[in-house]
Amino acid sequence: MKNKNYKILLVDDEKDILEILRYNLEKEDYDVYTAKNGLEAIEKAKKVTPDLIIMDVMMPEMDGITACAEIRTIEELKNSTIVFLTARSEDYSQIAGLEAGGDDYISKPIKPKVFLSKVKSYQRKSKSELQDSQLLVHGSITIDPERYLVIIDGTEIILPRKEFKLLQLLAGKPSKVFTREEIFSKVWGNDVVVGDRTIDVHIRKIREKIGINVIRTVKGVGYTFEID
Amino acid sequence: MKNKNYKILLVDDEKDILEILRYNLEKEDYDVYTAKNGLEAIEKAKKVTPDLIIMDVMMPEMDGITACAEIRTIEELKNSTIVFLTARSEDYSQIAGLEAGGDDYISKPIKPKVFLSKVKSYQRKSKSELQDSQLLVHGSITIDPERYLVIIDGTEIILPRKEFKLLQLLAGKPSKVFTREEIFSKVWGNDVVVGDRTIDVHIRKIREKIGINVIRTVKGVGYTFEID
DNA sequence: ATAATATCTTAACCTTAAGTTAATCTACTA
DNA sequence: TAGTAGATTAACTTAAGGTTAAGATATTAT
Repeated sequence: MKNKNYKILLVDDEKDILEILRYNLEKEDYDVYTAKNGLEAIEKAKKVTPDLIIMDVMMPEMDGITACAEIRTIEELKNSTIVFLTARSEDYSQIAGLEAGGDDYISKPIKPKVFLSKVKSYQRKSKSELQDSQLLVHGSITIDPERYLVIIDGTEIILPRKEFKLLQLLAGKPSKVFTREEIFSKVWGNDVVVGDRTIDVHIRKIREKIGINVIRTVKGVGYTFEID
Repeated sequence: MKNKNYKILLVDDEKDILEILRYNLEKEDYDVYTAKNGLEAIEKAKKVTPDLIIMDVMMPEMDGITACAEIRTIEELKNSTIVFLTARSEDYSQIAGLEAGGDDYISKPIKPKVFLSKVKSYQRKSKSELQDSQLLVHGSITIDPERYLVIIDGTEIILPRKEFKLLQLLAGKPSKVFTREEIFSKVWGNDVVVGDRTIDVHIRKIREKIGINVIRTVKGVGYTFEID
């Protein structure tokens, strides 16, 4: 159950490899899909929007690198992790793979334990998006991402994740007006669909908690961080 | 198996050297990545966050020293060890390299045995940095790594290994919020696959044993050590 | 070795904070 | 002054951790 809903697309022309990887992944309850060349991979990727694509470099029809570059142009797949399978020291492929937008590569021969631990680490990595850990100080308000705290005149305020990220986003560029669009994509991510009112509610909670008036509403446009 | 997941990035424009080093390292089960100039090295380093970067000084496109300086500005790579390969008594390079943020240099020609023992020592060093034997005192709680003891108001408490390391990690930087990612990699190491609940259980055991409330949960983010 | 013990991990279930939505209200804007 | 966008509130849903106990693994002692 634990890894259900983490979708993995395996792409390789060798049926044996596909099967052994599938076996190992399904044992860990991952959602596994397969394709046997680059073209099929693109097709399937569009359908299932996998979180992780593990793809051989050398394949008939369309090689992994071309497929990877293609996949990277698809909006819904921007956040997918793409990993290449390469024969040991297939040096050039590795480089080309990373250049085409791959995130890592795994060298054959594949050892199940190592393979699974890598998959696990990709899974965790994608969750913990790169967050800016820059300390922001504006007048009497300090935002400390490392400690996940907002400090106002020495008083430490704890904000929940979304509220914190939202405030951090706005405070990252004071006076810039962030549209709802921008806020959604930066705080919620492109793949999540939530109603418009959700942002308002979060803004309200932030205002309530930090007391001072630092978020200004720009009607019809969005919100902006301003220290009076 | 032993050295799996200690990631080493080799950077050299000579394919032969790359191959011989790779061969030796892979024999010892290290995770080896390669690049053939500074630009490529930066690219790859960003993707795979190697623990150790071994880089030639003289390379086309971008030399090792420039690349090193560049890498040192990247947050995720602050903890990577960077080592230069230099032609014997290429005196100036050595100095420049260390100034640019390199940690050591290895002179060519390379002898496999010497090379491997150096790598091994870098590996130990980076580990021991995290396994600080520094006595930590915060309010009424004292953490004594030397004796593997936690002392609270004079009462000595013995914690098992994982619990101790976890507490030590958090207490090493009070108030900093450690993500699950960080905790896994620092306490369990990247080569182990354990479920998310494992951390919770260890946190619970610690809280239970030390009684006082020093670990705060930051939902959706991680845990932090705080003395009220 | 083998048994005894301690530690670690997992699975299942529980709890609660965080996030979302919907309904209603208010204030701007045209 | 009607229409629209946002504010507010409370109810609802969900995801993230907490808890417990049982089952694996390691470790230590015999």
